[in-house]
Amino acid sequence: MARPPGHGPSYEIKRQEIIDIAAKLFSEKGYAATGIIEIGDTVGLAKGALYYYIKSKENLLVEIQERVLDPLLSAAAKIQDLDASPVAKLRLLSEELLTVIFERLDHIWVYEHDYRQLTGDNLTRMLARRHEFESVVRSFLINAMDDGYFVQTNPSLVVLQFLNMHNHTYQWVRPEHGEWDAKFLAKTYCATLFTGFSGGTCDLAAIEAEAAAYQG
Amino acid sequence: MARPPGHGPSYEIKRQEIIDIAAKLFSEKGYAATGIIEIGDTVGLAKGALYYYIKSKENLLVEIQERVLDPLLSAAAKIQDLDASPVAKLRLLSEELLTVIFERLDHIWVYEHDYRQLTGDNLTRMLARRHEFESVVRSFLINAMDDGYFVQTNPSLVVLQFLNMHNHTYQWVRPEHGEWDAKFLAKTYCATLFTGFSGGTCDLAAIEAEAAAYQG
DNA sequence: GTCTATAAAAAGATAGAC
DNA sequence: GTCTATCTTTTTATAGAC
Repeated sequence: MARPPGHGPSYEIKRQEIIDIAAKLFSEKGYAATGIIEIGDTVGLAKGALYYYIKSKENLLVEIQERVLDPLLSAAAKIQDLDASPVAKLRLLSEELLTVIFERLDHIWVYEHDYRQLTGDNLTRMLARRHEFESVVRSFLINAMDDGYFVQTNPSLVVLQFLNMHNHTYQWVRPEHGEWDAKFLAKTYCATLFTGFSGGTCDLAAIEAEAAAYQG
Repeated sequence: MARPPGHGPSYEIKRQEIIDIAAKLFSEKGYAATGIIEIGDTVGLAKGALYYYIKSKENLLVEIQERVLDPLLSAAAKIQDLDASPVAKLRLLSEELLTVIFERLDHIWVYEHDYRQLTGDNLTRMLARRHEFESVVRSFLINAMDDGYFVQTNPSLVVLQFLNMHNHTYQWVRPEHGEWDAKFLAKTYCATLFTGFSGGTCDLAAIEAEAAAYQG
């Protein structure tokens, strides 16, 4: 995170480039199956030089996780503070989540597959941040039920359906095809989920209009 | 699969037990991060004895994948042959899929995470079988649209929502808690999805009744 | 059938030359 | 900053004794 003292700005630039490449390789072969030498080869550095920039292999994994969680949690906090209906907030969060998935697809593969390979404090901290995000989703969904938008049911069950729908997208989406983007998928997912959660009584057009008003 | 000639029936029993244990360990630590020695230790065999039962580490992975795909594809084929409405077929397939997830949760972790570590023919064959299953889902959903149960849209988009909802369940479900079972989750998922896909016009009770009639 | 011993390769990480 | 050389451990897999 904070770079060692005595390094110029090019140090941090190269460090970020190394994390980029690690994320790409980890996403393709898995964290455990990717060697440090392979990362070095792809960056264009021998092992010794690579360790000048990184602390350890696990630390690369930590930074990749944070590149996912940072934008996710900051988006969640911003939406939480809006004076919008809970369904509009869910619609905005859906799009933010899918935006991260589209923009950092390789990071998401690592985020979804390899977080359990973290150890000690790294694992504890990362799990806490994951739960933090899920809590925001949960609060929006509970508010939507309490305000009469959705039928009252077990909140956990609704949270998990919402997350299932979004969090499995990384397995098949192809951002480079340009066929679908985050906004379109958010609209589609929310149409299905909100209609289902409300028993068909949801005014989708109104929700889209309200969400759009907050996107400027 | 076919056991080497000259072995008694206890050979195959122990072989299956080794695959059980491998699936458990792979699901907890990941395929690449689990060593052959660790598997031997858990089984209670030294490395040499272990290789008397297995061909290679990758072969263990192949067998685990097949333990998931075999019941999935045979269930899909059976449902396909029923003289039922496409929505009832989807409801039945949903329950079968969730049944496999509940009964072989450790296998599913490996199935979802580590299939890309297969090489050569193993990878090709396994990908083909995965696509086979998805084709069945696709055909049911297209039939449901053509028969007027669901609103007409891009089939791929409907398939992927259906699969997202189901295939991410392994991440959070806890069969040992007994709180939810496959039938309950299938009912819940299908209620959300079918209401969403139909725009709220679906008769859920009728679908449940029709599906139940086929379950004896 | 199960073991120990051994290969032969590759892993993560460090030291020190340049 | 980057390299090579080295350390230490671990990996999958085999050979051969018992």
